[in-house]
Amino acid sequence: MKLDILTKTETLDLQKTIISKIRDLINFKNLEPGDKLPSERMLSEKFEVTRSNVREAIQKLEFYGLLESIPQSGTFVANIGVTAMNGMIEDILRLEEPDFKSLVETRILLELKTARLAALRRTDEDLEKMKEALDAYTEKVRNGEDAVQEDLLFHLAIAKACGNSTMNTFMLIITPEIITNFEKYHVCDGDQAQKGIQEHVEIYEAIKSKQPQLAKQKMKEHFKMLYQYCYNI
Amino acid sequence: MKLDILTKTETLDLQKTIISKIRDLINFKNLEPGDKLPSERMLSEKFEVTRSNVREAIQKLEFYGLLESIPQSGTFVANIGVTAMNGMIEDILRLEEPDFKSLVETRILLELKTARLAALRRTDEDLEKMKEALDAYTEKVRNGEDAVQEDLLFHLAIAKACGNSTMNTFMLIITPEIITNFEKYHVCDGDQAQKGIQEHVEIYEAIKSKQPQLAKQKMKEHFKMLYQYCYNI
DNA sequence: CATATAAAGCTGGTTAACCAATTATAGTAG
DNA sequence: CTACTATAATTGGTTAACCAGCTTTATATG
Repeated sequence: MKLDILTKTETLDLQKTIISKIRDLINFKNLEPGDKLPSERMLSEKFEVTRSNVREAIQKLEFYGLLESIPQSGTFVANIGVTAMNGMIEDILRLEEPDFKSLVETRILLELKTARLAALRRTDEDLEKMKEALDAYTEKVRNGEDAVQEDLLFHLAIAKACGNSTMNTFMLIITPEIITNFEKYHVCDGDQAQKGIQEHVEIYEAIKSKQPQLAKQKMKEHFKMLYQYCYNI
Repeated sequence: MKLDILTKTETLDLQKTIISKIRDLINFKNLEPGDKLPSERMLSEKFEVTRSNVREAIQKLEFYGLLESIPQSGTFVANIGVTAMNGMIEDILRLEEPDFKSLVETRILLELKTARLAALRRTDEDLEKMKEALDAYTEKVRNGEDAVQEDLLFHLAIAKACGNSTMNTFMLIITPEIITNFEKYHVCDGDQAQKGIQEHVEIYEAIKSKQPQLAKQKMKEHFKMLYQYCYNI
């Protein structure tokens, strides 16, 4: 995916315009699954934009499974009907930049699940990685240093141990944005860190002893402050 | 973002090689947050690959918040320490293609939550969109036609109504892959469709009457078959 | 007229040249 | 020696030319 999401608003608006024009073209010409779109060159001329712009828009629609480009041949409508095509494009166009509340809400949802699954499926190797991350975190905090990185790495170690590659990917996606917002809103002040150690240890122990419900419960407690903070913005 | 995920394995392997070389370079040169990386041209020469390849790798690391490119200036290490840098790059390199089981497991997790949240937060406009999707689905099924698209659009309408842009995005990301796998494994045969209507109606009614627990419960029942199917592959 | 064949033109993908803005360097005046 | 300016080199980003392969068309041949 190129969740190629990180372009400037200008570029992004242009891309949305192109995507909607492609949608209109598909509707107007009654293109069905398997039909070929006009070439990138023709589209760029018709829409009066550069071929690069057209390519980016097509690649985004390809990412969401709506189009398929075949080298030296053309770009084709994917095996998905006009109804779903219109519905999904509308959704894609309306996708907002994630707000902090959405990010945290989703993170909590994911982490309660990954903690539970990790307690069920963790390997000894997973456990070792978690222990390393936990020790690194503990040491930093005890030295009074900033430990946001180590905190995050412990949670990512859990995500890796949960044995679900999709959830692992999603955790990786939201992590940098979470960090950015944490720094912006000054979440996690120094006092919290000491309490954080104990909570991390409890989560670790629950996963180590393979107690899924306990792991979930401890993770829930760990997020208690964050949860409240997030809902009071 | 580019969860630019849809490249061939060859290209992807090359990208992973480049990413690991960038990591090695950061470690070897002890680059810290804010430090500048060598220029794209130098890296492409050093790694003996094209500049395009280097750019793609950098863009991926930028997507995960590890690097930051500034036009006419250079590419910089993000405000994230060497520990987190190494940990996250390792995770990124080991990211697997999602298996069907992971996809379904994640979808169920997301949809139980979005149904509950939609019951809490839906607007009248959201409800209207859901009704339209539901009616379209019902009609297709009653005519004995394939209704996979309409099914999917109903679920996406719920995701949109849940008021969480991150979950909405994640649903859009996994949907095309879910469809592909459904077609591959021939999930959802004709008989299921009739039962599906009733289940969809019950979910809709629960969200309409703003009963979050009921909505979640009905969604759970709706996924019962899929859940079992997925765990018996 | 049918069919095989070759050639011309498109296709998405890739590469190399170009651009504007920034940064480093050299020079000069004070 | 310092401070400021002008110039040259370097940067990521963009554009246009190029490429290999597929599709269609024209042509020749039976």
